[in-house]
Amino acid sequence: MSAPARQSTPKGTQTAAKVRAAALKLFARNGYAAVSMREVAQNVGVQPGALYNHFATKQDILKDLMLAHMADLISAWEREAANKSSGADPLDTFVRFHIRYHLEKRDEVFVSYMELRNLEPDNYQQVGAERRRYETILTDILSAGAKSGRYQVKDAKVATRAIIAMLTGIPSWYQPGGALDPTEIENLYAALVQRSVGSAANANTIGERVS
Amino acid sequence: MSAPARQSTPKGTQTAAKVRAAALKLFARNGYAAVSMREVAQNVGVQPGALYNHFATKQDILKDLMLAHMADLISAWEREAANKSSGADPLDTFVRFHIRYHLEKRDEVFVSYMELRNLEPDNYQQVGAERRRYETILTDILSAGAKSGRYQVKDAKVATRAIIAMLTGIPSWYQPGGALDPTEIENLYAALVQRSVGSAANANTIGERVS
DNA sequence: GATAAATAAATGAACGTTCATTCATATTCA
DNA sequence: TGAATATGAATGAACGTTCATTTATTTATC
Repeated sequence: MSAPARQSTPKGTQTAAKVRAAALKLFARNGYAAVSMREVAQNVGVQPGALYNHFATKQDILKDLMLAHMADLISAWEREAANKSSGADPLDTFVRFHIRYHLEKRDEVFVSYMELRNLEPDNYQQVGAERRRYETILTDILSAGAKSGRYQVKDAKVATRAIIAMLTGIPSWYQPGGALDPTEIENLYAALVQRSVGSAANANTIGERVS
Repeated sequence: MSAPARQSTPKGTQTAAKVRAAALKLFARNGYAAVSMREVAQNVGVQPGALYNHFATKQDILKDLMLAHMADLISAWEREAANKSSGADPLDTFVRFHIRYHLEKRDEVFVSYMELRNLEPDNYQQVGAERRRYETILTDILSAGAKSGRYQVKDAKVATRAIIAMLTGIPSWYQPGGALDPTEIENLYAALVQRSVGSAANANTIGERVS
């Protein structure tokens, strides 16, 4: 009898995915340098040597995680931007997207900006390029808004860095079940950002719309 | 003839200071976990064993650096606040102080917030307490401003974290000799912060005062 | 002020452990 | 049968730390 279509084993990727998941969790919790391949293997439920059937080196796991994160972040934004009605304020859309994404993928985000220094030069370049690609999204929004007179931004690049730093700091203190839920955080930060770029009317609207 | 006052050897602290300086530089550049005691010793110009005459463990060096940084940061603020005329806007004073200090002591700052995870629990507690003490300074400024109606801040604690994250991100992209000098950065960020808390009039004044 | 005793700091080799990675062999699966 | 994957032991290097010993410096004594 033909095998009962047991889900057709999606590729040899099954164990590699477990390795990624275990490494991500451990790197996020203890830092890349402090995590041993033995620990990763134990979390996967396998002997250390088996890891090398899926990744050539420990560094390759880190590179894989970081590049995958950047690709996912950028494509998630592209979906978000495509689905938004053209009437929505793009800065508001971006801020809320960034916060939501960063609170959903805490480990990926944390590893991706804490472990930059542990990337070998070549991998560092690659990740840095993706990072700049993402930041350019916000810079373009701010530049367009400044040109149209909607925002008062003297230097769109500086404002980009300021806003991204502000938003990216959120996961470092956010606790699920804490005093603020993600939507409240979105509202507070959206108001702060709108005002910071001189869009006061918008800030009030947005700041209140949840009350 | 009496020895020519050869500077009276200021204490046994001389080498310990060199250890601190070397460890700070190396931890900032490569990360605590990636730096070996042998590297530190080599940078001091001494054999590895000699380090243990000054610090009991590698962890003790990190703890020492981080606590010293927090103490220095807080006492620098206290001097700053004491010397300011009472007419100055306290938020503006704080923002400019924070930026200036963080650009001057880049290594200390970088180590102090990147290596938190490498502190053993007891040391982590101590450093965390100092950190909260510093953040409270800004929270108090914002709360007072909100009460007086000068600022529109819905949640002073959230605004504190947002502003500090925004400012603390500066050293990660600032380059001495780059397009912006520290004073220009101060001005741009002071404007962003003032506006973010709804103090628009102030933002304009400050944003322009350098042009 | 010289000399001896006491203290502090540095040496250089070694300790036991852990690290990332390799590899011959076995197992699993298509 | 052949290819992919896992095992488990081994490799050599690097790690933080220790320690008996030597070298410098400070303190006490005359």
